[in-house]
Formats: sequence, structure tokens, C-alpha cells
Amino acid sequence: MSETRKPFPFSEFEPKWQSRWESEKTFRTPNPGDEGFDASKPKYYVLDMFPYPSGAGLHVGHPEGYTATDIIGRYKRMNGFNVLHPMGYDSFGLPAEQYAIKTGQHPAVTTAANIGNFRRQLKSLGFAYDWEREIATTDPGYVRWTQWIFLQIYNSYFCEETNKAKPVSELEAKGWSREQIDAVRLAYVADTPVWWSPDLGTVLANEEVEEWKGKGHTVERRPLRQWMLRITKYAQRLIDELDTLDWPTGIKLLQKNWIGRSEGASVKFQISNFNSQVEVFTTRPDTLFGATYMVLAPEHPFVVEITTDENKEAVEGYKKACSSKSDLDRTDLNKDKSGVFTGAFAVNPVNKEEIPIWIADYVMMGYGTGAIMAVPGHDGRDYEFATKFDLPVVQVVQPKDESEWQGFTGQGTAVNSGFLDGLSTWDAKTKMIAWLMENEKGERKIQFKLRDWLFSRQRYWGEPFPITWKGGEHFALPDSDLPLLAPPLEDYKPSGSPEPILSKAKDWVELEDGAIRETNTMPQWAGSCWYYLRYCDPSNSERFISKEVEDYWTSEKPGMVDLYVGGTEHAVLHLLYARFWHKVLFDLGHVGTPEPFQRLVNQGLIMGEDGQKMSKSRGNVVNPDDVVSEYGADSLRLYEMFMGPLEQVKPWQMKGVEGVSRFLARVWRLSITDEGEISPKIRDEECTDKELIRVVHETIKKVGEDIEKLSFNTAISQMMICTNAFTQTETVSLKEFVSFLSVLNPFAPHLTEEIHERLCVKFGKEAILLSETDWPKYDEKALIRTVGELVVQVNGKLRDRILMALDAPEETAKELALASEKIKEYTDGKTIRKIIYIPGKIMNLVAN
RNA sequence: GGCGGCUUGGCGGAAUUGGUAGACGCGCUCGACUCAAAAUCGAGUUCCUUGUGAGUGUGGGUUCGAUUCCCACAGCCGCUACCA
Repeated sequence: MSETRKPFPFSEFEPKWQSRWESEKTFRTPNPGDEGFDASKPKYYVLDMFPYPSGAGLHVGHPEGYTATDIIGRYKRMNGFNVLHPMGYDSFGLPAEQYAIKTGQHPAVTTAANIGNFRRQLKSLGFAYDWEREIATTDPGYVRWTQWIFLQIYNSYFCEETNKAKPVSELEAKGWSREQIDAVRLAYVADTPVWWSPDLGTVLANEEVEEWKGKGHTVERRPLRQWMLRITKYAQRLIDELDTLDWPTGIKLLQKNWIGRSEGASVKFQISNFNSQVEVFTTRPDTLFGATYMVLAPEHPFVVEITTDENKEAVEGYKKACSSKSDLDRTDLNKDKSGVFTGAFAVNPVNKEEIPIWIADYVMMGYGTGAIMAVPGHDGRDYEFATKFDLPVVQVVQPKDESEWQGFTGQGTAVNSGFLDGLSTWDAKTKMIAWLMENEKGERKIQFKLRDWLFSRQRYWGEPFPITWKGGEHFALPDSDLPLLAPPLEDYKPSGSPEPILSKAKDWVELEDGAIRETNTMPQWAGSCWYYLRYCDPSNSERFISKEVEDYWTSEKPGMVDLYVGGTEHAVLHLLYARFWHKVLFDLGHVGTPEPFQRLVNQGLIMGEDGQKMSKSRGNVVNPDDVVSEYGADSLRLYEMFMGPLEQVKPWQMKGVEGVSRFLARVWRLSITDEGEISPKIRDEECTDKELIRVVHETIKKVGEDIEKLSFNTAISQMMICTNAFTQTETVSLKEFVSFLSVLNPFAPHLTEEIHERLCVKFGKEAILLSETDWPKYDEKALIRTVGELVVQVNGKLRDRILMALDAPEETAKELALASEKIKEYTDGKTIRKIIYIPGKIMNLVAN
């Protein structure tokens, strides 16, 4: 028990090959102009989502995607591509800072230690990364360009005519004032209600709130001055250009829904006895005749103004209740509608009827105009509300069938709607919008759910903004001052006030000329928005990526990266933010493609052995280090690919690792004896076994095709079939065996390299026709089967298999089938009505 | 509530321009080797009432033939959530 005997000596040869690849720079990827660059080779850029280097190290989910891309990368390399397959670290982030708060240790120290551990683990898996291109988002040389790109965004505005970002210098030239320009910058400062977490000491993006609340942190709503990025200007392009990408439809849909485009109309309602109008957005202008009341969000600016004295107390009370409610889980409050009457009325523009104005928390200030026209006859929420508060419900749409109209939200025919009566929903919408425009009561409008991106944080471990303030105005730092690094702090504890932590460093903040530095920092997303660009040219100190290099690694397709593999958790945020930055850089002429990632594949989650999500608390976490030391890196790689389809959620099974390990051991024993000699079974002679040759060629073909399809599990099963065939024959010819090794190489690179090297020593390099760096070719002729089984069915049920020439004409096949005893049993006394014959596959006799 | 995905042996999964359901692996059973065990090798392994039987979540449909196509339903998972 003390010494476990390894089925093959992976612990000897795996480190050996890893250090050889490293010292020989086997997987170095040359750029144009570099030594060894070959312009005739096509390029292939395959990218992993780089990890956040947490203290816990790699988990088994990481190698799933990384092995997949490694196989593709190695395969493309064997097929003559110049492959870019890099790795790095998304190393800014809150956990390093939380750790610093606890221990006082500078986040840079823990981050460096964690990166060291990740690097060691990644190397132990034998990935063919070009380690000279390794980057971390916290490197000063990287931060510099993250800040530079921010300044590009800061110095741009969105030109509505061209639908593109342009430098604000163009506006300066046109004589725009400083104030006017600041109002259109793609990066701007705004006082907005944000989610502030006192114990984390930072604001959080909407989309981060749930995550941190789940971890027990408190979050409250408060207005703060923040940096925002004007991503909403790109909403339409971010939707439209999805169509040009090879992404899973589910992810495209997720992004589309997130951006949330709705078509409809804005409608202006006059407020009775006031000289102001309230604008609402509706997707159903055809139901305007059914609008029997109006609802404002409690935070709507008009609420105070229009509330009558007798309703003031109730309205104030309700508003107060709502603001504290925002801290609670609102979903719990969804069930019951609540609201209060303001005492004011609005005039429905189409029928001049006075309708009451209510406030209710089912209307959100953040979407549309923060006000709605309520059509309780044809909207579920409005109906619920109207029923509760006894408001009038009017039918304005007649469903096509006889179904109940109350709460009917579908398309139908307009009724009780004046000039719309009799029109279909679609026509009624068009006509109503025309009417609204004619009467200046509204217009066609497209509304997006997407908000501008809250880009600032109050934490320490992020990129500082390259911005200074003087006299209430912000200024960009000159490029020559970049990178601007955060000063070291004694104490990282949040102060409890929303003042950014960097403001503690007075010497750093206060500049000689009376200017002060911006003390906010960028969110973690900043670094991951452009890392795929930096990999191309990681040590360039002149530019974030040189034009020539960018040009080389860019494709003719809209997306720059050929294949991007990572988890679905980034389906919306990272992928949307990166697309946005890329488009800005594209508009400004810094990159040549409109999209960053052409083909996207999401690997499925690996669950624990118990079928539950892996987590420390459940105790079902599998550590890749343990698997490597017990079964070897090749086994881990192969198992992760053999578990099932890459994109599927699947449970870990340690027995399965043993299974693939046994397979690799069989390959080893096939060629190497217990004494470490080349097995006498491997012969340097022509193979005469046609069937064996067929299996080998079938394997070359299928594995290649399966790799292209990312269908690694079936590729592995084919290689197992091939190995089983080798095992069952007396001798294995060297040529066939080496072909097989080449095909297995991208999956199990250590084992195959080791066997290959030993074969070279024994037989001499000349004896081995195929080089290990070439993907073998298969012979179509060797794949053809001439004789095989024809399946014969009677009335669609399998009754016999008959060995015959697979290209036999129907007459011959029919004779053979009818001569079969088994078939006779089923056709006796019956008439054969029809024969379906598909040569080589099936014959179906229809008889009764 | 909305959107998306999934459902095949004891388990992971294979097979779709409709054509042998269960490839490959795990597990299990039996055998060989061994003093014995492990490892390894070989044979078997959808189920049952063993039949001209049933069978890919359930019910229906199209077809000579359906895991694959169509309709309805159920269950599970993920995301999103009063989006007007």
C-alpha cells in the first residue's frame, strides 16, 4: 500500500517533457518579424478565458476548457497553422483586497503567490502555451494600456450620424464648449443612485449585487458621483452584429435579452391643472384608449410637484417605505401590488378623459421614463393593480377566438378605440403612432433595457483612473504619465464612508499645482476587456498592440479570435463589455475587426461525484493536483475530454479517470515491455491486415473531424477502438502505430512523445515516415468496405443480417434475403407488397 | 411569470439529410494467471412474463421504417425577473 505501482511511468516522463518543451520553447509562437516566422502559414488564434488567480488554485473546471483548446491548438499546429494559444491572469479583484484587510499583506504579494501556484499547476498539465506571452492584468506594463484605452474612450463621443465613436477633438475643432463635450463623452461622470456596500467599502454594479449579498455583505441604495461608460450608444450594434458571430444561439439570446430592445411609442400625458406633461413608454400604443389610470415610479421627479395636500402624507409614507424596501429582496414583495393615489389626474390624449395618477413600486424609475399608462384590460400587472384598488377596466382588444378578454395580452382586433376600431393590433399600432405624431402627443420609440455601465469602484486593488481634478473639472493624464499605479497603503480597511480608499493616500492624491487625483478605481472587467489583444504583442512598450501584429492576428471574419472557450457565467457581462471596448477601438481605427471573438464555445460545468455543484462546504471538490499525482496529466486531460460533450453539464467520476488511465496504459504496454524495451509486437514492416489498416485510417479521419467539431469524447472512443484492434492482432506495423500516436498526441502529449522518442531510438528516425509534428493523412481507399452485413427487416423489424457485397444490386440482395430461413419464417404465407432497399445498409420487406 | 437547455441500460454517454438503439468507458458476472490478492488478459452484460415480446420522460400523429420530424403534456437544470 505504501508504494502504488503506476500502470505506466508518467511521473518520470511527464515532467521530463514539460521541462523540455519549456527549455526548447517548443510552443513559442512567432510574430511577423520574429525569428522562425513563416508568412506562408495560416494563423489560428485559440483563446481560453483566463482565470482569476484565487488562493484555492485550479479546480477541475479550468482544465476542461483549457484541455479542449490545447487539443485544438496542437491539432492546428500539426496541420501547419501558426497557432496563438496564450494564457494569463485576471489578477485584480476584491478577494486579494479582502485578504489584505485581514492580514495587512499587500495584495500584490498574495496575487504574485497565487499566480505562481496557478502557473505551476498549468505547467503540470502540459498545455502548449507560449509562456513568453503570459500576462497579468495587474502588471504595470499592462495597467498602462488599460488606462490608455480608458483615455481613448474618455476622449471619444458617439457620432449619431455615422453610428460610430469619434475623438472629441473633432468637437473642439467645431467650437464645442468644454461643458458640451463633457456631456457626450463615452466616459462621463454622473450622480446616480448606486448600490453601495458599507462593509465591502465599494459600490457594486447592478449585476454584482446579488453575488455579494449572497456572500453575506450588506448593500444599500444611495446617490453617488460615479464614472459611467456610455455603452447604451452601442446597444443596437451590440444586438445586430451578434448575427455575424458563430456563438451558441443561447448565448446570443441571453445578450439580446440583456440589451432588451423593445419597439413602441412614447406618449405625452398632460397633467390636469399643471403646466407639465408626463411622458410614458409603451409597447402597445394600440391600447391607448384602454389606459384608465397612470402610474409613476415612487422616485419620479413629478411626484412631489403633483401630489395634492390631502394625499401628501400617504405618498410620503409610501415613498419612504419603498426606499427602505429597496434593500430587501424585492422578489418577496412581487406577489402583492401596492401603491397610493397622488390626488392628481392626467388627460388621456386620445379621448380627453381624466385618469388618476398613482405611484406604485411595480413601476421602476430605471426603465423607460419611470412612468406608465396603465391598461388593465390587457396587461396582467395593471389588471392585478386595478382589481386591488378598484380602478376601471376597459376592453380595447378583441381576441381572435372567443377567449376571455380580461388580461388578454396578445394580438387581436381593436375595439372601443375610436378611430382604431376594427384594425389588427399591428395596424392599430401604426395608426396610433401616426396620430400621436400628427397631434404632437408622442412618437415612435425604441427602448433598451441596457443601462450605461457603472465603471468606478472605491476599492484599492484595481486600476486607478488616469484622471485629475481641478476647479471641479476633470482632465486626462498625459500618456507619458502612464501607468498610474496606486500607492501602497498601511491599512486597507473600508472606512464605512463611500470615500474611495485611495483618498487616504494624501501625498498621492494632492498634486503640486492644486490639482487632485481621481481616487476611484476601475472594475475588474477593465482588464479582461482587452487581454486577448495584448497576448498578440505582450511586451510592446510603444503601443497596446502594434499595427502590424494586430493586422497579422486579425482575420477576414468579423471576430478577431478564431475560437474562444469558457464558462457560461460570462455569457453577458464580460462578453458584452469586451465587445463594447473592441467596437470603440475599431471605430477609432485601433483594431481592424468590429468584433473580438468569432467562435464561442461554453464548456459545461463539472459537478461533484454526488451530482451536486462542487463546493468546499459540500466536500465534493476534486483537486487537479491530486489527480495528476495519482494518474498523471495525460489521464486527467483525457478523462476531462472523455466525460461527455464539452458543452454539457456532467458529474465527475473517479472510476472514469481509472478507465482512461487503463487505456493509456494499454497503449504504453502495446509498445513498451515491462523491462522498458520496445515491444517485439511493433514491427517495421508493411501491414497486411486490411481490416486493421481500415480501422487506423478510420481513426485518423474520425479523430480529425471530431476535433474540428469539438466532439472530443467520440474521438477518444474511436482511439480506444483502434487500440483494442491493435491489442487483438499478432503484430502491429510501425507505420500504422506511429499514425495512431500522432492522432493521440494532442490529447496525451507526454505519453505519445515519450513512446515516439523511444521508437525513434530503436528504429531510427528514417524508419518513421511521419513526423510527430504532422497530422497523418488517411487514405479514402483504405476506408472502403466491400463486404458487410445487410440488415433485413420485415415490416420494419430487424429479422436477419446477411453477409454480402455492399454494392450488390437490388435483385441480388432480394434473392439473398428471400433465401434466408429467418426471413422465410416471417414472410411465409404473406405477400410481399413492397421492398425498400438502401445498398450497404438496409432492406425492408413490407409483407402481409 | 418570461426565455433557453435537457430527459436513452445500474452509471457517464453513442447514434439525427428518418434506416441495425445502447458505440466507447465505468460497474457487475464468469473464466484464465496466482498459494492468495491486486494488476493484466479473455467471455458476457437494455429489460422481462424468453416472445413472431417490450423498449430512447408521457400521450398522440406522419412514415415501409421515428431516439431523430410534428402536436400536446410532464419532470429536471440554467439564466432572468413587476422591462411597461
